[in-house]
Amino acid sequence: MPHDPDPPPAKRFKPGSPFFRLNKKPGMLLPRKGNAPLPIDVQRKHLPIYQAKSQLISQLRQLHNAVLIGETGSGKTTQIPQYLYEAGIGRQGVVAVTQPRRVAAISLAGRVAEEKKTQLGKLVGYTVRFEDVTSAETKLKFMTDGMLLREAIGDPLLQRYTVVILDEAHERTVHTDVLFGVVKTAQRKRREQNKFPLKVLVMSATMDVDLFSQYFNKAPVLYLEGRQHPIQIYYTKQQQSDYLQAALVSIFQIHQEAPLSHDILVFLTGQEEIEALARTCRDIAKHLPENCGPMTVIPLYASLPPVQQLRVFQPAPKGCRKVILSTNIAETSVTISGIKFVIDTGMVKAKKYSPDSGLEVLAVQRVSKAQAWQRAGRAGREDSGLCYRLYTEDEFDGFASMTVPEIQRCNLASVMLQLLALRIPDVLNFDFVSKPSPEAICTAIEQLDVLGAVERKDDQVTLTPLGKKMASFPLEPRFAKTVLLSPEFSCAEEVLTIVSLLSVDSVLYNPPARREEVQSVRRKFISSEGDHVTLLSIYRGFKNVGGNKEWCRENFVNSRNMGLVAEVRSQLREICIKLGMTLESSRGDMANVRRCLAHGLFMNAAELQPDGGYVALDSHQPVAIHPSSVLFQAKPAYVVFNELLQTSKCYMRDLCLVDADWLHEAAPEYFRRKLRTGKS
DNA sequence: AGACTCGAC
Repeated sequence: MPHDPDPPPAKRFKPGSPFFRLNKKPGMLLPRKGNAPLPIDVQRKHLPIYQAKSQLISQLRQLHNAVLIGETGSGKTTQIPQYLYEAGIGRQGVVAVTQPRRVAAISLAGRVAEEKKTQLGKLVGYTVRFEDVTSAETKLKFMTDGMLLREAIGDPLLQRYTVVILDEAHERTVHTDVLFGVVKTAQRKRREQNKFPLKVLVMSATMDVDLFSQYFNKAPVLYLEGRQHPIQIYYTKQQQSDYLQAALVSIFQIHQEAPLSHDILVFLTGQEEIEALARTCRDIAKHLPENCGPMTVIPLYASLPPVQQLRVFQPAPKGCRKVILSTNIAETSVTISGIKFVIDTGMVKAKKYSPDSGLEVLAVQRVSKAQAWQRAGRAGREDSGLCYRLYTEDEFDGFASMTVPEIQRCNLASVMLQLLALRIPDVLNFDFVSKPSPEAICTAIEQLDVLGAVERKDDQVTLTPLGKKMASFPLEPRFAKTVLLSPEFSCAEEVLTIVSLLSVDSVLYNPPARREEVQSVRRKFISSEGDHVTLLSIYRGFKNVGGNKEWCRENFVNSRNMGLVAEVRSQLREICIKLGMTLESSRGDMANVRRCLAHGLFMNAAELQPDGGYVALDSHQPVAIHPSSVLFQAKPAYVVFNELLQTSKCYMRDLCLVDADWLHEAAPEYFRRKLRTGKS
């Protein structure tokens, strides 16, 4: 370790308030590793929630709405659906339990089926995209919140359900937030129409549930004790100007002082930063004194191939410390056992949205208090833990208490299309838990208007026949429109592939350390017509070898995401067929494909300027070609792009070369208007 | 001249 003139931040930490107090009761602990596992019905009785079972049941029997706070490990999600069923509450229909993530819905259903000693898909089942493991017998149904939202389009009153449990509500995903309004409306309408009442339970892991309670007419709040171990929090005594340096010093401070079996989890902001810090850590670890012990450094972020992601679960060899450098993926999506230390930089990379420019900005920002607690909690899952916060307690006091709900940070075009498809009469005044700004709502409606999805009659907004078709696709409105236009250009098959490729995470794997290798391998797919055509030829290559994994590795293609593309494509294709569309291939005529993209994505067009830069035709702001684009070094006169992302500059991502004429023929009125405002 | 937080239908 290099000589450090200043005392390391870890030495400058002072103790803060403990997180949760340990509240052990005799006989209340789950078996630990090494103990013989208890029978599953005995395990159920050992959960903290079991003590409250009869009280809970009598409460839930009476209430139409309740908010449940359950700390981590309280067992609320697995037990409450079973308690309801066992008490005969809601048996006339189905109890739905929604989750923000697919894996959670699937694994929870598996766990509950096991506890009920039934086969998955009978009494207990799950529904997520591409997978429906339910039957006529299913009474307890775990599902993604997005899935319930889709179902609501066909059945706004949610008539199959007697109870809807909105779990992980504190995460405030767009889907959960929209569902709040959907279940509230369904509840009211069912009451008005004298239908079977709908019970709604909101479950949260954090205490800030006033908002939820208020939203449901001051619904009672029930508390459940959890089984979180105590976590000691330390703050820095002084502000840190360089959180990466502070993290580095803290890692090695802990490494020198703590037993090697204690793993460290560090929260950072992104891939590049993580890879760089990993390199630095490995370099330093090589030159440590012998009494220090070895260290294995494992990066963790979403775009890492699955094999490498799995490395975080492997225990380090005995006598070696495991240090995990992670994005916020480890806050909720990936749970790693055995973490003793959390180092929280207090920073996160997150999207912001400015409604007037319609621009999504990806920026490194401060976390919220709730997020900081969530991070700290990752240290106390099996045993007591420690969390080093690389900021002062005063700084922490200045953090926002909750993360701004996603619905206030994103483009609302999809949400508005969905609400309109749900036949909500007045979308402009929809009863959101947290209202997005009126500007954001108006911008979204205008975008839908320009796409021809809505019509306005004296303050009322309704879907056009085209809009209704668009809503039937699980796609952003502009992609849905592009698919619907594709038969006119005889290239539906190609457009389906392209849209599928764009609607999943990137299929391209770009390990920074092997950049030149990646570039040379990728050369054979690259098209001067842009990224869409390039992606199309990669997909063809993948199909030609039958999805061969070896081929994927050689070509730096993410095979998991590629597999997903194929699934999305066949789902979209089925919807097209149901709508009676003619699906043709353009047989290599890429001009038609690009023309179709121009017609669907005309709102995302940019024009080359005499100075060599670009200007977005919609907002008239200067934009640049993202370095990841195959057109990065080219200077096409006109392009359409997938999205704008502001990082160090305002970048266009995923570009397609187009003719100016195509844009004008796509939306003559729109461009006449844009050119006028552009000149003035 | 230079880059990609996390999810989901």
